[in-house]
This record gives sequence, structure tokens and C-alpha cells, in this order.
Amino acid sequence: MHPQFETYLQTHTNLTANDIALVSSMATLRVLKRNESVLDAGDICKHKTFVVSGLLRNYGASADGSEHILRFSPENSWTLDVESYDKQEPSVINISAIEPSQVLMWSKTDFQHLLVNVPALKELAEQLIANNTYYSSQRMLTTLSASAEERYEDFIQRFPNLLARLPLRMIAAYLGISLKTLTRIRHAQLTR
Amino acid sequence: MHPQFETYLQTHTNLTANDIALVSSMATLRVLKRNESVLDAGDICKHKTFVVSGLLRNYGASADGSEHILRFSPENSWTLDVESYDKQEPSVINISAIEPSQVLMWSKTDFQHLLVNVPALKELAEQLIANNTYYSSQRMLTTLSASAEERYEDFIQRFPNLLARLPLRMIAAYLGISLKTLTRIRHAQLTR
DNA sequence: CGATTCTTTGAAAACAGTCAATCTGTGTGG
DNA sequence: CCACACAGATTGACTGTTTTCAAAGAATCG
Repeated sequence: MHPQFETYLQTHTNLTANDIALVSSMATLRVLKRNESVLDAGDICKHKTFVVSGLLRNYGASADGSEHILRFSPENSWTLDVESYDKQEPSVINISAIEPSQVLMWSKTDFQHLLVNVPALKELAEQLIANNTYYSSQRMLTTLSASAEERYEDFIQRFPNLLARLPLRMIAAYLGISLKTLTRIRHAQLTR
Repeated sequence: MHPQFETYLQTHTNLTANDIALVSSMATLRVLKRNESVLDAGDICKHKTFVVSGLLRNYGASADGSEHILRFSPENSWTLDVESYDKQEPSVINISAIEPSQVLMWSKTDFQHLLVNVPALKELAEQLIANNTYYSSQRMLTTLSASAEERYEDFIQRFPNLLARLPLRMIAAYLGISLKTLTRIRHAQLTR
């Protein structure tokens, strides 16, 4: 049905072939153009989303139009706004495609049924939550303790594969620095 | 056995009196002096900890001796280093008492048994994880998008009760600014 | 190819950090 | 009960970093 996603489940979980088919069968494929959004601030996050191909970002937009990026979601990762999804309240963030992308989406009720009926899926969900918790904490500590340049270094260590796919202004929006500062850091590194 | 903790469970969960007694009976009380630590960087986090009274902080220490605070844990809250606890790997952070405190501790194996035997406790644990996730995301967005002064305002809105109990240098270490900058902000506010 | 987005750069201004000295309040031991 | 020590907070002068604004050049999308 959705071969890339089924391969992902095969390699990342213990789901049986039957379960994989079941989970996969409940998904809806959506094709996204560059800059197309799957969630706008103010709307309620109604789906779990798996990125089959492409690249998405979660970001908050300030009144002055500036963006602040919470996470990037490349192929083979999941995305949503957890708080809005859990509580079914309006989101404060946006999710949209950086590259043309394909995503699979499950409604909350469908996914809840799957979690109940497929225990190994629940395990995967818990693992993803845990990884997110670990990374949030690490990122917060890095943000508090490291200089702009150190954070940039950390970023390219951690996401080497994203580097070439992202406009620099988005890296800056993720690191919490201005584009100017990022340019300066990169220039400084060339001279070493 | 531990009346404050039992009251906490009564008001925050659906646990039966029996379950409350069971959970409470597995806890060890520890009395902490000011600055005494319950976890040092490099050690493995072996316990879940509930703060009965007092105030603790989770922080990372840099090579130059500066501190960066990830969270404060006042009475009636839980604390640990999740990643170290889950994986039983050395922690990169420290947890120690800001005020003289009393904490209850459960070993990981004991607590895992409780989670299996007391479903309502598992629900509580999941709720705490979810709340932590929501807050981490909000804090990250605030850190990326707000000025030092706005973050300070946000802090006093969110933790009005902690304000008087914390040295300013710790508020600065939480906000990611220098003590000097915090002093400036507070001075600026007086003149309004 | 044309239009849009992205990146770099410079100059000036705003902001935050360091260092060192001073001041304040708290509390402990003699 | 006092005095001293100590941790915390403030201040000034200075330095360093980051942002803002504007302009121009480069790259990329459709």
C-alpha cells in the first residue's frame, strides 16, 4: 500500500506483516508542494503525520513575521503538534513543507484504535516520545550553555544530512540567531 | 507512612487507598541539606524522586564553572534525569537542593513493578511526561523568540511562587542570561 | 528566462558579557 | 548579643557580540 512506510515499520518495529498492513491501510497519502502547510497556528492538530519523502518544519511565527523553528522532519520521521493533538486545542505553531513532500496521515481516532489493537505500535510511539524528551533536554542545555558558533557546530554534527537541504535562514531560525550572525560564523570557519 | 505524598496522590490520581499505601510503602525518605545533591554528572540516575518539601534544581555545569538550569522542582513535584534513568547510562546533569528538602525515592526496579501493578500510577506517569513535553516545547519557543526581558516576564508569570525562593543568579541561569543582564532588566522595570 | 528567494556585506546601533569593587542582608560561632 | 564571614546583589567602565537596515549579487524555482 505504502511501501516506504512499510519498510520503515519492518526495520524499526516488531510489527507482524498483518499489523503492518493494518496500520498502513488506515493512512491517507497527501502530496505537499514546497511551502504547503499541514497545520496552521490557530487550527487544531487532527492527525499524526509520517513523512514518506521530503522535509517539513515545525515553527512558531512572531508578529513581526520572523520564524522560530522547533524541529525539522525529514523522510522516515513523524510530526505533529503534540499539545494540540492531545488536547484538541488550537495550535500555536505551524507545520509546513520545506521541500515537495509526501506524507501519510492518520486521524486521531483511527490512530488510537491502532494503538490499542497493535501493542508493538504503542511501543514505537513510546520510544519516539522518549527520544523526543531526551533531545529536547539536550537541546535546551546546549541552547543555554553554548555560543552561537558552538551551537552551529553541534547542529552540523547532529544533522549532517540536512545541512545541504536547508536554506541558511532556517538554520538560523532553528539556532535562535540572526542570518547575519550565521553568515559571519560560517565565514570565520573558512579562514581556519 | 508519608502523609504529604499520600495527600498528593489522593488529589492528583485515582489510586485506591490500598494502592496509595503500597506505592508509599516502597519509598525511602531522604533529608537533604542546602546544596546537597541527589545526582552528580557522571553518575547513573537510579531513582525516581518526589519532592515532599523544599526545592531542587536540575542543571548542567560548564567547564568554566557556570551553571545552566533545566528545571526547578518544588514540593509536590517529581524529578530525575530521564535519559540516564531510562538507559541506565551516566548522566550529564546534576540534581541538587536549593533549600533544605525532603524527598522520597524509589529504585527503578521497584518503581517498574509499581507501574505494572498499579495502572493508575502508570496514567499519572504518562500525564507527567506529557506535561513535560508540552512545557519543553513552549520553553524552547519562548527561548528562541523572546527577548531576555520578555523571558523574565514569562518566568514570573509562570512561576510566581518560586520568585522569592530563588537567588537571582539561578533565575539568570534558567533564562540563559548573565546575572548582570537580569539586574539591568529588573532595574529597568522599577522605573516604569 | 523571468521572478522570486536566498546570501553576503557594510556601517551603525543596541544589547549582553566580563571584571572588579562595593553594598546588603543573613546567620553562625564565640 | 555582637562581630565577622559569607553568599547574594548591584554598579560602573569597558569590551565584545549580535542585531538592524539597506543594498547588491547569486542562486534557484517554476
